[in-house]
Amino acid sequence: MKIGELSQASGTPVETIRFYEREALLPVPQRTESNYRIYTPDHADRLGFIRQCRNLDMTLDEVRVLLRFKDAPQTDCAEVDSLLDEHIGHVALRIRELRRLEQELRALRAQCAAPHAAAQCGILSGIEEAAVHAEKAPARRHVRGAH
Amino acid sequence: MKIGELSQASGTPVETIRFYEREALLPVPQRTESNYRIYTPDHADRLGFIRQCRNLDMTLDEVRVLLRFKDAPQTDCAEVDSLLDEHIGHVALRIRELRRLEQELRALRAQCAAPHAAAQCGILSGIEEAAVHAEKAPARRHVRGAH
DNA sequence: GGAAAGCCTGTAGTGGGTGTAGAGTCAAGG
DNA sequence: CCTTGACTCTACACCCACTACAGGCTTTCC
Repeated sequence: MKIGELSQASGTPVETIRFYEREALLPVPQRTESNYRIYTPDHADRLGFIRQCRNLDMTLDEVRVLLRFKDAPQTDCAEVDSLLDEHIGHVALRIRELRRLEQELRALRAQCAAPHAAAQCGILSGIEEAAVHAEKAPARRHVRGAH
Repeated sequence: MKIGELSQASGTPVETIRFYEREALLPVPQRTESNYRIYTPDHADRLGFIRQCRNLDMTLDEVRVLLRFKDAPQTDCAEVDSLLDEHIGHVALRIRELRRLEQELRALRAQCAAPHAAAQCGILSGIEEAAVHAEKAPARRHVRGAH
């Protein structure tokens, strides 16, 4: 099948498929005489696997590890287990961070019940206040935030 | 104070301070004869505000809106309120997404109780299985993920 | 006085794509 | 046969919020 069909079938933008090829996540497909990429069901399966991993919020490097095991079925899969354990840890950590963040934001929001002049806005002054007392070493994060 | 002192005082890397200046988040400071930036306490306050907003996981565009209100104290702050409400919404949404993700990952992890050959690994086959049944239109996300 | 630390500008890279320009290819309709 | 429009190709710039150089000044410390 051509790249547009694979795109349709997998719900993946055409550009992204070509990007995965450049990143060596997908093997280089054959070409027609007119230089069009021609994909096999194997390509579609592999792309599906990659997209599913991305849905599970893995990095492409994590996906690369899993693909390596798919390509070497004799290998012991202990590393797969620990990769997943670590990834679950990252997600759980990010959830805790975001929950704390949500509490802070709600507390801040409560500072301004009704609109008035910005000079008296409890939200703006609340941020300033917090900045003064803030710790100087912010936590590094591994999991993406909220945007 | 010089940029290194401001960096120390605010816990912000020097490069980031210069980056904020380029982005017009911080006003251009005066210079010494030898072209060193000299910051005032006002700069430090403003930088603290920006960093606090970033700790609250706001984008720089959101920070720009808040700074605009700080700079125009007569303005009605209704937009500040709704900005915060929206931001809280994004965070809450991301928490829900990550919770669902964590459940999926734990279910997947349970597929492989003990290490064995990758060919029989329940995790790898679980991902493949899920890929086959996956929806084609993935949800777009606004809040960062887990890495 | 000489080394180390700090500062300057400018540029490139990060991750995971997205969007564009400019050109070639292909199938259907007139 | 010709045109139109959809599809594909390559190559490159852009997104965010930094971060990390390289190469050259200035200041500080011993």
